[in-house]
Amino acid sequence: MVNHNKDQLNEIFHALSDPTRREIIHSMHQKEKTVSELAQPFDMSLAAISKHIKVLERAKLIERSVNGRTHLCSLNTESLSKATEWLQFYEKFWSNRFDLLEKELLEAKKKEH
Amino acid sequence: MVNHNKDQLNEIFHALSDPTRREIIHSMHQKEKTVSELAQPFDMSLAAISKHIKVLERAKLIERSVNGRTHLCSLNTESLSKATEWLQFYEKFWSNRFDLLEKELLEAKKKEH
DNA sequence: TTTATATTTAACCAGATGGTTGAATGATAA
DNA sequence: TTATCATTCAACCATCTGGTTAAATATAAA
Repeated sequence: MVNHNKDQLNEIFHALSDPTRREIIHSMHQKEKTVSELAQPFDMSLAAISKHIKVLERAKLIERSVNGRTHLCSLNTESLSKATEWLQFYEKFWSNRFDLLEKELLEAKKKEH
Repeated sequence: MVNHNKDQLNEIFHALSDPTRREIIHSMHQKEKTVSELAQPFDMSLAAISKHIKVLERAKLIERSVNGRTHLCSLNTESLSKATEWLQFYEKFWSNRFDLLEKELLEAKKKEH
């Protein structure tokens, strides 16, 4: 139970670490796409793209609706949000650190006078 | 030139895809830590942690300042920001999509009357 | 100088990853 | 029915990954 989140983050970040998969995500950011539409821009076998899509699917970054012999893929931003949430925790922490630093600097200036 | 960004995203997301590395990031989110401090919570050799740290360093997620025989590691949030920026583009696009849908729905309701 | 400490490096290994090709599946079109 | 089309599956392969242990390096302490 506890590790679901951790495992999903592993899968999300791993899925995003491949440029082909990021391009796949990009090419469906406005509209759902079939597997062959997604494969078209790449100089790579359909089987390879099929695997990439499965990796994205396991990370729940995309969803697939089977329609006859064609599969329509669409983005699922929930997983994207999970990743950004993780990241922003540390970004915020850091900017807070700088805010604090700035305050201390101001305090120091006040004391000068 | 063009691919620097792409390659760095590969490295950032790859670095983040490992739970040990995410914990390392977590354990230095308030304060810089030495390599052995970072290694302490893990049931793993120092050599392994040393490798993890190098992966984080290559992704520019952390910086290291060598001080005598100890190395101090600190977070570098610039890389974190690069990752969130990439992610948020797609998140935004999607929420815009829903906003649009909502507007259309409202228009449709108006026309009903 | 000798010894201890902090860290990296090198060599190795099992398993994962990202690609290939060729065959299988399953739905549509002729 | 028979082709054809969209997609996956299986077997294979080279390379990468995440770990190990043992030795090397470099600084600090006795």
